[in-house]
Amino acid sequence: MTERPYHHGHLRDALLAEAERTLREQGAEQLSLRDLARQAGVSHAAPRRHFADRQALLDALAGAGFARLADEVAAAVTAAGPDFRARLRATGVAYVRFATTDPALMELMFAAKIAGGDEELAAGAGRLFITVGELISEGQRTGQLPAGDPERLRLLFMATARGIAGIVTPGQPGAGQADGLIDDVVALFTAGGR
Amino acid sequence: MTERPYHHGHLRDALLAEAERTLREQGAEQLSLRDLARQAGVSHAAPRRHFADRQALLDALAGAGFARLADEVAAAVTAAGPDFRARLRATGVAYVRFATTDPALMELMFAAKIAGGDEELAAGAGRLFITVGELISEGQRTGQLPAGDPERLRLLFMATARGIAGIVTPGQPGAGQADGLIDDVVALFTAGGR
DNA sequence: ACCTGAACACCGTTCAAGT
DNA sequence: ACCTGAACACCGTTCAAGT
Repeated sequence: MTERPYHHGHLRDALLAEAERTLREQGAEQLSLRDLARQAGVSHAAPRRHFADRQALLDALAGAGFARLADEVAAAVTAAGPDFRARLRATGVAYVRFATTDPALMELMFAAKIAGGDEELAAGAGRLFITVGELISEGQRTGQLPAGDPERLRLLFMATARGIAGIVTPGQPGAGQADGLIDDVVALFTAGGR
Repeated sequence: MTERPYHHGHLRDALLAEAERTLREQGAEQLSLRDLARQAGVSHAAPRRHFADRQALLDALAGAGFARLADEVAAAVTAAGPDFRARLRATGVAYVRFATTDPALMELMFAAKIAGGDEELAAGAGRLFITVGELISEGQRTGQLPAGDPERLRLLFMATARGIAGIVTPGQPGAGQADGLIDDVVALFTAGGR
């Protein structure tokens, strides 16, 4: 290996990748800019060029998290096939799986100040909203979800899925039952249709 | 006013009260043991006698929060009168009101490691579980909620209410619609009954 | 344009000592 | 039993200076 060059080259990405790992393994509390800098082999002041402050790094993580969850939901919906209830269930299960794998990131995302904050964060959250929103509209179009304001129904479904995903954190009573609760939610939502 | 005595007398309570206020006004991030000690007029090491570390203080806050939410839910259910749907709605609205008044505390409570952690925390959470659990059982007894495992239905309702309460934080899209979403939840849950 | 090094004002936690 | 004061090992943030 050669000497580390003065310019890191991928510092922003390196910091984000390491931060994501620390967040997953240790939680948000343990996330320190100085520590990330140390692990990237740069001075403690270097991250400042890429993140205005600690909150900016957290917002970037949340934004990337939303984008990833949107992708995973979209993939799960596609993989679930044409049956609407299966597609709705797949969405909920994708939430739960995400929260299981990355509880601290999930918390960060849904506690983040989305409106009027970081641009990347709003964009990531927007992608998730649109992805879920399309599915909700599909259900209403085919009569498998109750009629009414689609935005409101989307909001209700996302809040519910997030609430269920919230119980998978270790130390929460009822973790492990989350997938079953998603089944119940799908039954409740689709029972009101047609 | 006399000289401050060497022994504070109510230090634990004073720290908790001040911490609750700071949590409400500034969020959990801003909560510092040294700052609380300063505001109580004691040395920075004094809180150690009452809270083993910062996390212990946060757990105590979460425990008290759960106890208070349980009280507020119980009061709201009573005030709602005999109609079951009104009682269920009152429970959800109490969640939303609590989250509106104290978003940071709500987050702290539901992110807290309930099992195997602080005793007071588990006790407070337990009170809320029991309070909501009794209402759910009532609804099943009177046929206004779907039959099935009451623990599971309680878990589902609490997760849903928590998810909806989670959107009232400023910066979340859809805050302000929370009470309406509670109405929708009540309709969904009770539609499955009898 | 990107990074360093020193400096400032904080933290949480520990522990011998005081009342 | 409860609190103090000094000490230790950290933070985030700022800024002149270096490459």
